[in-house]
Amino acid sequence: MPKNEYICDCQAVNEKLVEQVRQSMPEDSVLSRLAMFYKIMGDGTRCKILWALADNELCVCDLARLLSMTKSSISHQLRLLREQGTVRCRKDGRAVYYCLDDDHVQSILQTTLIHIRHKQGGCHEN
Amino acid sequence: MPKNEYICDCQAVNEKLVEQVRQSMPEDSVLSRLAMFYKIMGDGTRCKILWALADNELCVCDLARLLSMTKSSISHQLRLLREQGTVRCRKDGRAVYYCLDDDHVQSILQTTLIHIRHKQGGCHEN
DNA sequence: TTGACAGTTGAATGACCGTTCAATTATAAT
DNA sequence: ATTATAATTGAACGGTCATTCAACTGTCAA
Repeated sequence: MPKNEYICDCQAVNEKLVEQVRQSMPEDSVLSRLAMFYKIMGDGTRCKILWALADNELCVCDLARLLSMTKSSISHQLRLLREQGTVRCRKDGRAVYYCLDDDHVQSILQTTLIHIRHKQGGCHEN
Repeated sequence: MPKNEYICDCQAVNEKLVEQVRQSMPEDSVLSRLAMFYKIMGDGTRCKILWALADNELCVCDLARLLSMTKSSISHQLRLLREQGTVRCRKDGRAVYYCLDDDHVQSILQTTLIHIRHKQGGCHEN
């Protein structure tokens, strides 16, 4: 009566190692926030918005023009980015200007860009 | 007859600035790869897999046990990670051991973790 | 105060995606 | 050879999510 059956469909498990790895991982709440952060970044439109704001503060109209999209669509995406604290906004008359909330975001974007460019030239055996 | 109408539903556009920002952005192909990379990272299961592999090489059974999921589900996710070059695998008998493909990934995970932890303590006015 | 427009919002639609399930391949042991 | 099982795969199901559309708010100008 393998107790493994109660948890997953596997027998070939290195129990000790699994336990060690479990200890080394960030707690669940942190992991969900991490996944959520990446999920928000993981959309073409939002990525473009972030890279645009990395260069300059822009209003919704500017972004709509830049990406050839409607204000509504841009606004919906900005709301997600805002709720997660990735971008910040400032009102000026009728316009609302957006910018990146802090330097971490820019740093993450840069690091990932380097990774992407590195992979591009690399070899993919699998 | 505003030519703006042909592109988006905006009039209040800083044309010069938009053009400048457009020049500063990475090319479209790079941006899609970036978004795709984040999208792959942006799932709870895959995030956990990556953090586990950041500590140790593990086989599919180990991962299934660690996350209390089926081998099938884990395998599907590993395929995505493999196709993107985020993880690498090595066969040993019946088992297949997975590890992170390079140090960039670990560095990106760490940087993002710091960002998350920083945000947690910070203030969220919006 | 009326019209124009920047921006937001909620509902609806259609596409995408994670998990499950069943079937299959490959390897090891008897 | 036969059995057991690690791992992969494809189809299907159900939920999630980006965009669209229409309605609305707030601000500026005449």
